[in-house]
Order: sequence, then structure tokens, then C-alpha cells
Amino acid sequence: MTARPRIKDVAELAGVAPSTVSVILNDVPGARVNTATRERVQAAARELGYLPNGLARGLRTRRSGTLALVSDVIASTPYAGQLIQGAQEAAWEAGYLLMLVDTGGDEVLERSAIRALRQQQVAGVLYATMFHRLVEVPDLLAGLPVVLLDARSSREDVPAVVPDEEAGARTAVGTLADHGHRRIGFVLDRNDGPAAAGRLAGYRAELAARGLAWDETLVVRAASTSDGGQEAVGTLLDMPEPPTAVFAFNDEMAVGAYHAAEDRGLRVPEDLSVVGFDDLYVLAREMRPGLTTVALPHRAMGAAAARSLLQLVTDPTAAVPSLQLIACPLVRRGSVAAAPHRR
Amino acid sequence: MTARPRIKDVAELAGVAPSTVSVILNDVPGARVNTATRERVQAAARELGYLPNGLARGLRTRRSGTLALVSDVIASTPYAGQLIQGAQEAAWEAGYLLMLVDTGGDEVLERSAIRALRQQQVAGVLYATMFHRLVEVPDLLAGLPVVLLDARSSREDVPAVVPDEEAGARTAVGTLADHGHRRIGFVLDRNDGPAAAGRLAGYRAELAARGLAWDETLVVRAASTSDGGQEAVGTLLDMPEPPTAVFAFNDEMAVGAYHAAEDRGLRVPEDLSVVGFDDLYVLAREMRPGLTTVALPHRAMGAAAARSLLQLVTDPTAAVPSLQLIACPLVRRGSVAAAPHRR
DNA sequence: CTGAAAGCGCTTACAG
DNA sequence: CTGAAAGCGCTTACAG
Repeated sequence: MTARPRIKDVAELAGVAPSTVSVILNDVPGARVNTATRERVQAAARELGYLPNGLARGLRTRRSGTLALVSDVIASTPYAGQLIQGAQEAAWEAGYLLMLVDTGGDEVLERSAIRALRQQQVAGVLYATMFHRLVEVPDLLAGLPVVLLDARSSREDVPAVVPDEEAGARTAVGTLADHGHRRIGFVLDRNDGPAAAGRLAGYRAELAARGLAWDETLVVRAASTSDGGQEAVGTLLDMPEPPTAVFAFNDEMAVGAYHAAEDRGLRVPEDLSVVGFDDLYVLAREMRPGLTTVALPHRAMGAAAARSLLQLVTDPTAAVPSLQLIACPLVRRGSVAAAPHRR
Repeated sequence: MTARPRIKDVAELAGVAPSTVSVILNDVPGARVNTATRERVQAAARELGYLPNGLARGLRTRRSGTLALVSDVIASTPYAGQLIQGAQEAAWEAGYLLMLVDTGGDEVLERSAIRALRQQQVAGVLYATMFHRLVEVPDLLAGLPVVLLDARSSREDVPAVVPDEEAGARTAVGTLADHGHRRIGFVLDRNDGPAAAGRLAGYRAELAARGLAWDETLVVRAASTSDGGQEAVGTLLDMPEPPTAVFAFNDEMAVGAYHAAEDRGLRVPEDLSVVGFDDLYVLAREMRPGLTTVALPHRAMGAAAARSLLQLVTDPTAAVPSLQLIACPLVRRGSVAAAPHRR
């Protein structure tokens, strides 16, 4: 196998200077070149299969053409692929390559990873968490364009891209109200985070918008697992005047709602309508009936964050929104029906 | 903000030449340096927060310190994260950074992505598919160390890392046999691929090893979805002498098995034992009863492939196994019970 | 319109 | 034990 050709080889083959090759291959704006030599150079490059060395170019131009995605735990959710794909595609469209590092939440590893990334001269970094939460932006990232992905920080100066939890919750509750439900329960995670807070706010807001009374006994907290959901929805169902519908903080709690209904001989959706949140891959689709739920827009978030980052990379003073809320669409399946008549 | 320090700055601060700084910071083996100057240089580097420029270093040493993972469709499965994480961690442990590109199965995009990656001087590439299948290794990859991840090619010279489908199927059938089942059905995908072929082979092999008769009517093909599984298991259950246990090609078909049983008033596992394949995130765990299934070792595969690649990168003549079969462990949950007595 | 020169920031023989 | 020089492969002013 022969060594990879360098610009010098192309130049020699075409009978011009390397600098001329560079100007031609890079289509330097405002550079007038003879059509004949241009063609000669292009032919030579093609013949040799010439690919400019990106490291040399990056060194010279001070632009590496790479972005990084650093995340806490890539593998922990089935959405990782979507998030990454969205970011990678947007990067690619702008001619950038994406480097990935997963720190597993380990701060020491995070520090050395960021150092390694800086050494590689990444143009900017996407700092992502695998579920919407609050983070501190590491000091080591200072001076580099950064955007937060599915995460927020207390710092106003670093743009964040997160799901619009509140609006998502409103569409969930809204569809239930559209079906005539007046008593709608909400089961949510015990831990407060941006997701729980946002979804609760949306629940309240939509209730208010619909003129439905706020009833504190209708919201119950539990672990955000199917067992937690089962327990929480169980207490809702055992109330003297139980809700006819339940909005669950996430799809796993929604699974629990199905179980709680089943335990009491109630059918979903005839006796109890259920809406979840997340659109957890396969699960929501495979439930019986299929779970109507609010999807987390991971791919769109990844793409939006990468685009904002790219703007910052191109122009550090660019006015990118400090917070982007990405819409969470409702995925209608079979778990919502008209409210049963009061017995 | 002040410009990033270069090696020259460190050298000046320490009062030595840049080459000395380089030797010290890189701990060049067999280089004797005065302890005092070593300390002076290290202090200077620390004070300045010096990080060597990876592009310059890579240009000079001809080692970029990066690997690439190119895949067809990252986002399509919930395992993507595991696969990527395994590869990334192994790369990181060896001091390499991982670049990721998802081609969405688009060959044109794939070609330009590989070109871009080559320009960036990646040391090697992991060529991955999101489910075990046959691929053709792109010519453009020629001359670069490559290992196939969750994929195989007809070319013997490119190492592949795939799940041990056959052994996985054997443990599935084995656990069923251990529970006293003698008539074990197998429902599988209509399309033949390495996964279907391997799992079928494992089914047959284990039956033989257990001295159980091969009964062709016990294996039925359908779409590899829950509907397909329901249909296929339905025909099994409606046989004159139905199986007491079913091994499903994947977890979605196993879901169908649950449905088929339910449709007939049969309980899992009392009346029908079920074992799936994949350990599909959340689904398998959330079924009732929890689905006993064979897990796909995505993380281990990612790590194994990256390690093989790294060996090749370090020494192109290294003897890495041309095929690595990664074990698929059985995850025991609640869908297997002792075979019911013959009525 | 094209070429020669300098330089991006390192590392690596090679002197001394 | 340390420094000066060359060079990795490009691009970018600057001449001509």
C-alpha cells in the first residue's frame, strides 16, 4: 500500500505550487484562477485520491472542525441514541464531526475528559444529562462555547435546551379534559426536579384554563416506577370520589396505573383513562391498550442544541436564546376514552 | 481572556527550550533530566494551565488519538447507548477519543462521512450496525484498521464482534428443559439473518443435547413483533398437543406469547413458560410476570470491538480474533415455571 | 493568475 | 543533561 498523498504530490502532478492547490481545492473566495490550471489540479487531486490532512489544516486555521458531546450517563436511557443522533446530524450538516464522551457522572473522569477534548481543540461542547436536571457547568469549560442539553444550570450565560415540560403536561391534561374528564388525578415523582416541577405546573395551569377545580387530594407522589404508580393510583382509585382519569409523571408510573386499575377490576380506558409522559420506547406502544403519552423530543433537542452551539462557535457574540423549550408532542394511542357517566 | 499558552510560553517561564519542555511533559522514556529543571517545567506548565495542542502533536507524531464509530442507525434501538458507551469507555481507557457518525443507512452520506473521518486522521474505525446483520465493508475504509460491531461481513480479514446467538438460545432452551419442559416451541422471525439462524441453531442443538425430539411443527415463523408473536404462539397453542413452553426470537414476540396465552385463558408461567431474547429495556422488566430473557451484551460488544481495534491500531499485524462471540446472559425473571403435568 | 515564504504548535533526532 | 534545527501538512498574506 502506498502512502497517502500530500498536497505537495498533487502540486507536482499538476505542475503548480502547493499554495495554488490549496487555493483551488478550498475554493478560496475572491481568488481568480485559470480554468485550465483549476481543472488540472482537480484532476490531479482526484487521480491521487487526495484528502487534505485535517490536523494540519486545523493547526493552521485554528479550526478543528469538531464538536464534543459530554454527558453523564449515555447508556442509562433508551433515548440516548435519539439525543446523540440529533446532535450528530446537526453537526454534520455544518461540516463538523462529533466526539463523544460519557463520564458516568464521575467528576474526576469528567475533568480529564474535558482536558482531552480541549487538547483536541474541539470548537465547542454540548453538555448533556440523560434526564432533565440542574447541573453546574464545570469551570474547565470556561472560554469554550457550551450549550446545555436536557439540563439547566443556575448560570444565565450558558444556553440550555430542554423539553417544554409544562406545555407537554398541558396537552396531556387537555386531551383528558377534551374527553369530558373533570376529575383528573396526577401521580408524580417524589423528588422535585425540573421535570416534576414543570409537569405539575402544567397540570395546574391546564386545570385552571379549563375551569376545573384544583383538588390537592388528586395529586399524589410516589416513586417514579411502575410500583410507585400502582400504589399512588391505587390511593386515588380508593378515594370516595375517585378520578376518572390519571395523568402520570412518566410511562412507568402509567404502567402502574394500569395495574392499579386491573387490581380493582377496572378497565383502561373504559373506566379509567391514562396519559403518560416520555413515550418510552416499545413499552408505551406495547401496553394494552397502547399508552397515550407525551413524547420527549430527544432528537429535536439534540439538533437544536447543536445548532445553537454552532452559532456560538461561528460567532461567540451571537444572540442564541438562553433557554430553548422544545415541544413535547402528544402520541395518541388507546388509553384515553370519554369520561364514564357518574354512577 | 488571555490566549491559551503554548509550549514556548512554558519554556520561557521555566527558562528552558521548548524541546526540553516537550521531553519532560511527555516523560520521554530513557531521557535523563535534572530533577530541578523537571520540577521547574512542571510548575510552569501547571501555573500556565498548559495543555498541549493535540492537532499539532497529532500532525507531528502522525497519531491523532481518535477512533471513530460509524453506524447505520444509532437511534433506532434503545441499546445504542450501551453499544456506544462500551466502545467509548474502552477507547478512553487507552487514551483515545471517539468520534461518532450515524449514516442513517445512506451510502452517499456514509462515503462522505468516512472521508471526513479519514481527513481527521482517525486511527481506526468501528463499523457498527444496530442489529446483528451482514454488511459489506466500504472500500473507502481500505488501509484503515476496521472492526465490525454487531455485524459480520463475507470478508475474513476484518474482525467482527457479535453476540453469541447460538449459545444464548441454548441457555434459553436449557432453562426451560431444566424446568421439566419436553415440548418447547420456538417462534421466530420470518427473515433469515445471523440472529434468526443462530438462535434456531441453538434451539436445535440444545434440544438434541437434552435428548428431546425435534418436531418441526413446533417452530413457527411470523413477523418479529408482538402481533407476530401472538399469532405464531397462537397456532402453537391450538395444536392438538401444544408445547408447555415457548422460546421467542425476541422480547416483542414474547409479548405476543403472553397475549396468545391470555386470549386462551392460559396463565404465564403456570400454564405456559416463556423465554424471550434481547432483554429489551424496561419492556422485559415491566411485563407481568417479568419476562425471563436472554440479554444482548451491547456494552460488552462495544468494549470488545474497541479493544480489538486498538490492538490493530497499535500493531496492524496483531493477531486479533477474526470473530468474537460475546456471551448473552440469561436474565431470570418470572416467566418460567415447572412444566405442568400432562392432563 | 501563480509562487515563495512564513508559520500554526508540536516532537524528534542530533549536537554539544 | 539541554538546546537548535528540521519538519509534520497545511493556509495565508505577500510578491511579482
